[in-house]
Amino acid sequence: MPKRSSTLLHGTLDALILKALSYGKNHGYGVARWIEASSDEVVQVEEGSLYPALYRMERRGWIEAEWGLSELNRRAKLYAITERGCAQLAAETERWQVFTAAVSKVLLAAEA
Amino acid sequence: MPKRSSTLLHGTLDALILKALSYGKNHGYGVARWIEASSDEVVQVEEGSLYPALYRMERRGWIEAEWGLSELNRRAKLYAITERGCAQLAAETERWQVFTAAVSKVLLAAEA
DNA sequence: ACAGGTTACCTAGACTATCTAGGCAACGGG
DNA sequence: CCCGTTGCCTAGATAGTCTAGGTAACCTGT
Repeated sequence: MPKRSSTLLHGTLDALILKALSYGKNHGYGVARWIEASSDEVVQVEEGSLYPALYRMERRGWIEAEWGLSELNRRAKLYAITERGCAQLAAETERWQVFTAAVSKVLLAAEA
Repeated sequence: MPKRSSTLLHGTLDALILKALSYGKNHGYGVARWIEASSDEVVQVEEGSLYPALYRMERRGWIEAEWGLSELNRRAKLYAITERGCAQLAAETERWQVFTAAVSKVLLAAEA
C-alpha cells in the first residue's frame, strides 16, 4: 500500500526535471533537491526513479550530459537542457495543464 | 510515442471512477462515457484499463457489483460505491489537490 | 434478410515508469 | 576515525495502463 503519491508522479517527473534544468545546468542530485525544495517537499524524487529518467531523457535528446564539478567541488555529471528539451517541456506543461484542469473539473464538482 | 496523456492518468483513474459512482449506480460502459463527457473528452477511458480497474477496486472493497439492466434494458454489471470507497475518494481527491498544486507551482513558475 | 453500428463485457500480453534496496566513492566535521 | 552528506548507479519487483483481440445482443437502414 503506497503512502506516497508515487503513482501520481507518473509522467510528471520528466517535466519537472526539464523545468529544473531550464534554470541552468545542474547535476542529478541537485535537480532532485531542487524539485523537492520548490514543491515544498510535496514531490519526493527517489534516486531509483531519477537516474533512469535522466538516461531516458538524454537518449531522447532532451538533455545533454558532461562530467564536471558541483558547487561543492565534487565530481558530478552536469546536465543541460537542449532545444528539443525546451520544446518538450513546453508541450508537456501544456498537456499537464489541460489534463489537470479537466480532472479537477470532474473531481471537484459538487456532489449531486 | 504516446500521443495520449495516458501516463498522466496513472493513479487518477480510480478516483474518477469513484467520483462517477458517487452520483449513483452505474455500469462500466456508462462510467467510461460519463468520465469522458464530463471531462469534455479530455480524459479517454480505454476499456482495457477500465475493467481491470473495476476489478481491482471491487477486490479492495471500494465498490460493489451486481448484475442488472442498463437504462437501455441491456444486461449490465452495475457498480455501487461503498463506504470505504467514499473514504478512498475523499483521500485521493485530497492527495490529488495537494500534488497538483505543488507541481503547478513548480511547472508554471516564471522562467528565471 | 442482413450489414453495420452501438451497447456492454472480458482478457492476455506488452509496455513503461516508478520504487525498493541495495552498492560504490569521496569529502568534511567532530 | 567515524559518520553523515554529497553524488552516482543498477537489478529486479511492482503496478497500472494500453493494444488488440474476443463475445454477444440489440437496433436501424436498406
